[in-house]
Amino acid sequence: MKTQLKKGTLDMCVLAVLAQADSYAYELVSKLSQGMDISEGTIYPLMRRLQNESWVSTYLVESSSGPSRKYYKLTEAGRRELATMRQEWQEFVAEVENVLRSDAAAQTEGAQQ
Amino acid sequence: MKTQLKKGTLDMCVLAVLAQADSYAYELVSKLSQGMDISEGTIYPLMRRLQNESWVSTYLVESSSGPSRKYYKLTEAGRRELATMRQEWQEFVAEVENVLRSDAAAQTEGAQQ
DNA sequence: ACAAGATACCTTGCATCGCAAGGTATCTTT
DNA sequence: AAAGATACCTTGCGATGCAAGGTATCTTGT
Repeated sequence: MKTQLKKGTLDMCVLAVLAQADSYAYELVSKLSQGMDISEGTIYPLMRRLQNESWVSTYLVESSSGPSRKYYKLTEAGRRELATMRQEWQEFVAEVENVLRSDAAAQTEGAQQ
Repeated sequence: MKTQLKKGTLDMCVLAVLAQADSYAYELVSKLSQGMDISEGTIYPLMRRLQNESWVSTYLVESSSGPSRKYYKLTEAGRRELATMRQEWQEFVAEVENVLRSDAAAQTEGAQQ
């Protein structure tokens, strides 16, 4: 998957996943790797950023199948930020689609509906 | 507009605009700045990259209202690349929306359908 | 003629972010 | 005791967008 496209969306994706249920970094990687393809080298600095912005809080939970897990929980500010990001994302996509649509006439040759 | 979100999409946008009609960098900035908000410091290195990839070719045209314009024209390879980028973009957006959709239940409070 | 402003080109340096590669510690299984 | 999975983390690199600054051309006002 194209690396550059992900820039700025992964934090939103992580917040969206956390909006469902608390999780820990290692699990977030496996959850998001089905489709989004995110790696550990990405997630840990990212989680640190989310924490620095106070969008998530953390707590430790001992595991019976390995070392303790650092769980992340969405804060109220994080929930609000997620809503903002969603909006910005939708506006951004709309804008790109708009630019792409202007090309519609020159595109009738491909395998498109 | 969020800088990070644009990463990897501006080249596609430029190619899409050029698929309609040849243009020059300065004009591309003003065309895309309505909505996408792209700056000169971005466009010139970007055009150089597109040219290095042989996705565009150039030709000079004298202007009656200023210095000569360096026009960019989409090549066949550029047209194919644009099609590929479109596909990757659509797949990427679908994937992000998919992650965001999983959050739907936790989102019934906002102004959403 | 000359100053000012628009048009049009370009480069440099910075900040951000995703990622591969590498490292550590814990727990289970063999 | 060794091996593998789980789970944490950091370092350094590459790619990209942008502000800031620079140059040259052409038109317009005075």
